[in-house]
Amino acid sequence: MREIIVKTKEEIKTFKESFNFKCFSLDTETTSLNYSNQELEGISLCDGSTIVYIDFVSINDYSVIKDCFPSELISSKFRDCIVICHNCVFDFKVLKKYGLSFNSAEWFDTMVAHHLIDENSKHGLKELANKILGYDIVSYEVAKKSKELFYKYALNDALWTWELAILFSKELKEQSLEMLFRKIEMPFLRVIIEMETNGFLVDKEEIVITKHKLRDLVFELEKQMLDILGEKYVFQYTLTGEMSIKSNINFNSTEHLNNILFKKLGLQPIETTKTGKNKTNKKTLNILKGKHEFIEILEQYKTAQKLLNSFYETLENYIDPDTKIRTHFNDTGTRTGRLSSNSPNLQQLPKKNESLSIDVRKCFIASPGKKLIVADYSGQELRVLAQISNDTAMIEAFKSGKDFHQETANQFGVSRTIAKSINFGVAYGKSAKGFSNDWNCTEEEAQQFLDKYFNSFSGVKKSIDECAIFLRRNGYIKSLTGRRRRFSKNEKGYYPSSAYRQAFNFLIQGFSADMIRIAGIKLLNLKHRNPEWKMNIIACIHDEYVFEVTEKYINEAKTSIKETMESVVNFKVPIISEIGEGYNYGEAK
DNA sequence: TGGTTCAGCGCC
DNA sequence: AAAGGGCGCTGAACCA
Repeated sequence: MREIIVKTKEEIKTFKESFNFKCFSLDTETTSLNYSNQELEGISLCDGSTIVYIDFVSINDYSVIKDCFPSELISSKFRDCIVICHNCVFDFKVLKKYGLSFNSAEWFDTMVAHHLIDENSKHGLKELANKILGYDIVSYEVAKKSKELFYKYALNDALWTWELAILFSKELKEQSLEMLFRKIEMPFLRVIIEMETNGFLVDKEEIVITKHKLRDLVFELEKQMLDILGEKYVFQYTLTGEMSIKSNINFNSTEHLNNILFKKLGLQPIETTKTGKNKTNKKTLNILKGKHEFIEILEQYKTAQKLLNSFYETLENYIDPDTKIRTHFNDTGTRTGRLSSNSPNLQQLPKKNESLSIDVRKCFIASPGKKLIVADYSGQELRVLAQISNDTAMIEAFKSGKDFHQETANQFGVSRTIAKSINFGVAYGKSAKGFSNDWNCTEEEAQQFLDKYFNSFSGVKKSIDECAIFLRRNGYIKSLTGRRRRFSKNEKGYYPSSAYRQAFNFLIQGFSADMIRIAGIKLLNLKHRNPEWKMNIIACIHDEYVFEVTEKYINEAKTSIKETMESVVNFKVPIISEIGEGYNYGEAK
């Protein structure tokens, strides 16, 4: 393999003459992993016979980036070219900052490919190069110590990506994953880039005000608890001038809570953890409530502390200079094919807390002149369950357009809440024992109810059984889009019961995840067809998208978004998208 | 000091 | 024997 290091503008011309841009791998080196302040250091490329590293630190002129590629490739005329990256989202986000995109090319992401091929292991380039290609790995920190080492490191990234692509391309075909990869996964990466570069505007002032309100509340509740327990404490001032309490008790410690609840207050333990200690969780406190005035204050304290520590104290650290939060959406983060989100995790923002009247979602707002639109699939997973099990009764229930949980409730003569819990429970593989705990009845009674349920929804029962048979025969299960989930036998040679639950749930969750991907691809097209809307896709929360659109076009956009989302699949059950609007996320939901 | 595990809890 | 799927983040406790 020929190796070329490009350090001058002239050398760019030279390498281009002999490089094959029809199909090549690409990797970028940057100064930082953080989108807002990262700068490009270099680009490595590999076409199978040559590896090139273009050192922009040496060239010291970013205006020549476009000269590194044939103009047809970046001007969207060159339609039969393949660009391979390990984590396209990262590299293309960086290049986008320098005005470079490969929108006309076909993308091949080796990280995403590996996730489809082996969802149970890690997908880092270094891990794969070592495990699959057998290369020795040098860490980034070590490579950074000398220029020569760093060049080698950068060249290797492009080489390994190239070699992995050759292997994975074959593997995707063999496992019938190619359509899913090319028609859903690769186009969807553009949606992730759209969301991650747009970011979500936040109301800094709202965050700060509520943060102080919560700090005061936590302080007050802590004082009350110490008073009730008769514990000594003193006041302290932090460096920022906030008052705090110093005592021998830490109410965040499960050990301390164990001592207080079950020794000092003499309350009866409810459950134990797997390491044998008494649980001090929400469920326990709920059962103990009423036995002692301390419990209710502790519950409030836990709620306030959680909001404070997990959200209000940390959200500020993620705010970019333009007052936007840019979450990472991880396409390869789950075994089921769902997206995950981190830094911060937008998929776990608390709903409004009525008793404290605190709404984290209120801090996430629309850009000036725009309004947020939130669109979610109504009962997505249950509709998918009805479809994949082809259950006549369930399909009819959805077709009627009535409230599905209420219909179930009427049919079995139970409350809506109970009906809802069984509908979801079944999709998760919950057992009679599990239901009996929830409903406060015997296991036999729960079993009788389950039998009745499966008698009515016999298609569901049948598909659960078929799923188990398929798993036992093949060691994996595959969804309607061809996505697979593989399972391992335990040391005794059979699949644990959890595998059967996970397998069946995967059929629902995995398909739903691809359904939201297809919707995203179509929604991005909708955006491009209507530039005057200035529509941005901002976030994806499992069965929901968040957008911002110029106010004037809100109604038009809402109608189109709803239509787009409802037409992604052709199912026997209707697919319904519910749309809301507002100036902040709490209001729009 | 920095890493891991555990318990707990937020969301879909 | 356990007994509902999927995540990420927090602080405490523990360990080297």
